[in-house]
Amino acid sequence: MLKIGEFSRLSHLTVKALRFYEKEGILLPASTDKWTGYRLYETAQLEAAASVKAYRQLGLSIEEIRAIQAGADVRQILTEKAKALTEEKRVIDSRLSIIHHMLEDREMRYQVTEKTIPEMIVYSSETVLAQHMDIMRWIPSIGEECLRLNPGMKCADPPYEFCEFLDGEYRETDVKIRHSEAVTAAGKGSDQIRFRRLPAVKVLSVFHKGSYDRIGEAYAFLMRYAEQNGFHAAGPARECYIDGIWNKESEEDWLTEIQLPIDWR
Amino acid sequence: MLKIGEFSRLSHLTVKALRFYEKEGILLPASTDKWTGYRLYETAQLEAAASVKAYRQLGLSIEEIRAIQAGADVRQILTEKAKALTEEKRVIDSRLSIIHHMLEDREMRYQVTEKTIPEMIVYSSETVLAQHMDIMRWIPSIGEECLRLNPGMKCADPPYEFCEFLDGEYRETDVKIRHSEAVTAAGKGSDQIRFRRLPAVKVLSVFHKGSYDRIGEAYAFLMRYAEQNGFHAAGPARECYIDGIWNKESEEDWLTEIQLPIDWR
DNA sequence: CATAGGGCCTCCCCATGGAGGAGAGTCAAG
DNA sequence: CTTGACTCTCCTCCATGGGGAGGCCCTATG
Repeated sequence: MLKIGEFSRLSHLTVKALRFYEKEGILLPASTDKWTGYRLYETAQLEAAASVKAYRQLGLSIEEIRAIQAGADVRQILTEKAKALTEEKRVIDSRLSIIHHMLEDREMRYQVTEKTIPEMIVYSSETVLAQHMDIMRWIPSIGEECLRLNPGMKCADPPYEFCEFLDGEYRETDVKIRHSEAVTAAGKGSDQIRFRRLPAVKVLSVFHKGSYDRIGEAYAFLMRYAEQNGFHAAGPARECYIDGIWNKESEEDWLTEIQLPIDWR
Repeated sequence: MLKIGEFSRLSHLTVKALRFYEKEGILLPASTDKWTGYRLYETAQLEAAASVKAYRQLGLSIEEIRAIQAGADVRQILTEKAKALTEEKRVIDSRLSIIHHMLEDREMRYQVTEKTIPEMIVYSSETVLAQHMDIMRWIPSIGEECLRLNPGMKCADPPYEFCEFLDGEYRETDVKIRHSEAVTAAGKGSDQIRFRRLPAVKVLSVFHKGSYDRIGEAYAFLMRYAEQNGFHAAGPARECYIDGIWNKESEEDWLTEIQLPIDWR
């Protein structure tokens, strides 16, 4: 009979771990001295200890080891574990890719995050603007028209409103543009305005701070980021207006989010 | 000014997370209502929130994000993180390899664990035995001789004693064998017996239960395991005797550990 | 025989990054 | 005024032990 310290040295498990494994019921001492409370192990238990240790080294949880000892299908548990490990690895690869991308970027002005935009109902309208700068005059006019068509219409909370640029390429003039705004329920459309259900989508997002004249850099960054890290665009980017001329005096305080829909998986 | 729920929906961070980030000092609300205690955020803080979110998605700890905000070198932290992730990936690959190896094995009789055997002093002696079975007569005789040469010599605690089979191949007769036993201090050697310092070594270990006639299977398993999972043997395997004829009546209770030294890294 | 030191016992706190919930105050709409 | 939706703080929980306090047990040594 071995005291816990001796068994610890033979099994290469710490005393703390041995006591913990007893509490969890996956490695019980052969006996316990009723007077002193000392745990007593036998050399034959080294095999069981090695088994527990082997499973722990594979990353199995105490719960899983307990299940195996209770007669669960080892193969199935190992197969599931392999699947989980493969998924973990995929996450790590993705993070490594992103970190390397960030390290290559000199200024690190932009930070990309991944979000899920839930399903929603929007009204949309398209037009061609002579100049990019005309957006901020055009948007309010659509809102007014929509409200005239649908009195009592309510915008979603939180508000969500964005523009997509439908030209394949970037252009300064004659910009084809679509504006959408989320609402609580569908309403009546018109020549100009169409209601539709926008499905949930996963997006990559960056925030652009400052006036719009350098927003092209944010787009360029986001596109390069997606390409280099294995994301695949699932539609045109959305430009969401958060702070702007309507609530901030200084152009420096303007804040715009660019969301690039990516494949749901 | 936005209440926490509104900011939560805009930033895609949970209310719980926002409160937690305030407590940790990495994302403070713009102000707090002194009367009600309500946290109040501004839209401009969405950028900071996105930054925190981006770093969390990369797996940076709160501590690391705090360091970055305090002006630490982002590049250095990201580089370290990349190193840590690469290491994690290496571990996962190793585990996956082992799991696949286990799934291929039909019976799963053996479990391999990895241990580190510390540096120690042993006395060793070599011989050629006519039959494998003679081991258990030979070993005690060396022990006696060594004790005669070095009265007062003490074996290490925990005891550690093993045989290595020095023939390149497996053989039944004329077995070249080396026996070693750990002691507390070097002593006087002889023609037969030599003291030496055994360096620390990492080993793969399996336990074999039962009589010695099927121990070859354990060796075969261990060797195949090492080969298939990318370990490289760093010396002959060690056969450690734990339970045997000297303390267990029944052959079924005999317990032997086989340790295969592997490259330290 | 007395004491010292090492081993062992139980019990409690700690880490990560929030999630979940209790109990109570706040706010806006009907 | 009531109701329901938010918000506040404070507590516990997850997994796997590590670290340490306070106290008992055993053995060796002076």
